[in-house]
Amino acid sequence: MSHERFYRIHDAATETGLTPRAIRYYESLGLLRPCARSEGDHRLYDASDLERLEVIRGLRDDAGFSLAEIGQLLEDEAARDSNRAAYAETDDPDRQRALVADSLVRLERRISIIRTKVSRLEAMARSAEERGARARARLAELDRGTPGEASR
Amino acid sequence: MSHERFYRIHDAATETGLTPRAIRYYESLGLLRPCARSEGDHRLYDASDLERLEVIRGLRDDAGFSLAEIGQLLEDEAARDSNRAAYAETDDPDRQRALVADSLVRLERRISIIRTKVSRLEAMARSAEERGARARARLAELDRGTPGEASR
DNA sequence: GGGGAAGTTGACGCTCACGTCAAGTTCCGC
DNA sequence: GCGGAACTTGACGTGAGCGTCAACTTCCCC
Repeated sequence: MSHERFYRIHDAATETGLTPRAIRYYESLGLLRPCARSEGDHRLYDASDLERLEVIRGLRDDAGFSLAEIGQLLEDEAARDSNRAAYAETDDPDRQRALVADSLVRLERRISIIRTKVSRLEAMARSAEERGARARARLAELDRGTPGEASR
Repeated sequence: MSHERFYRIHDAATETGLTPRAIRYYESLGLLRPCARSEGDHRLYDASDLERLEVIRGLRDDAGFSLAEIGQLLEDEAARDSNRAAYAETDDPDRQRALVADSLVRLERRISIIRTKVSRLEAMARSAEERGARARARLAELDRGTPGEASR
């Protein structure tokens, strides 16, 4: 654990499929902590920073969220973490209930957004796959020499 | 069938959740046909135009495709349609095979892109749902008065 | 310890996806 | 047939998400 591998910005960028410029930009938007800095103020990233960068990239590329929305999502995560911490430090059941309920609301908002996207994408994928299956069947027919002129 | 309902651009916009400006912009990019025009050159849209606009909106919002990518997807659809037409008008099996194979390639490219997004979004959704389930369980415990301090 | 590669903070530039104004034309209800 | 709302094209403006250049500093290998 003592040998915490550090990455400079260029390495962190190639490692995550981003660019140094993008990483600095994300930092300027508050998506990343100022992480660590070298003696001469060079940015240094560790494994968990890289994970965070990959999460950001996934949310951007796969889910298509804007950086502002990603900021919200990451804030929600942080809020839930702090809720967990606060939960552990109180014995008041009402306070605990409120904390858990807050986390739950944040999660469910997130889930419904993602589920909407998933179901619509699923529909697109399935319709494309159906047509693909038909095309493959047609090809097989042609390979067997079956005319198949019957349909339409 | 004779009473083809027509929409002016503002109605088409509100109907599809877009704006008149966006629709004109999409037209300028070639995502829509010049549809129909009134006597005095006002744009007129029918039901199928609205469908197409909704498809564009879905690809933009749900799949997060750029308008250029959407143009590619729609072009692919058009190409597959024209392949089907050409397929019906030739008897040369080699030509038919080539046409179907081209359609299949376009479809599979599309499918793999969508499937990638779906699987990553699925992972995000599932992880959020797991945490949501834990939060709900915690709430239930609190409601029953069970301390639950055992974990961690 | 010297030099070239890589990093730093600005600042400006650029593309995408529209928003917004301007000046003129058309539609349509009374 | 007239007046106001809606439409037309054209031009410029805008915010997001970076790319890129400039001027300077730091890292690191030989």
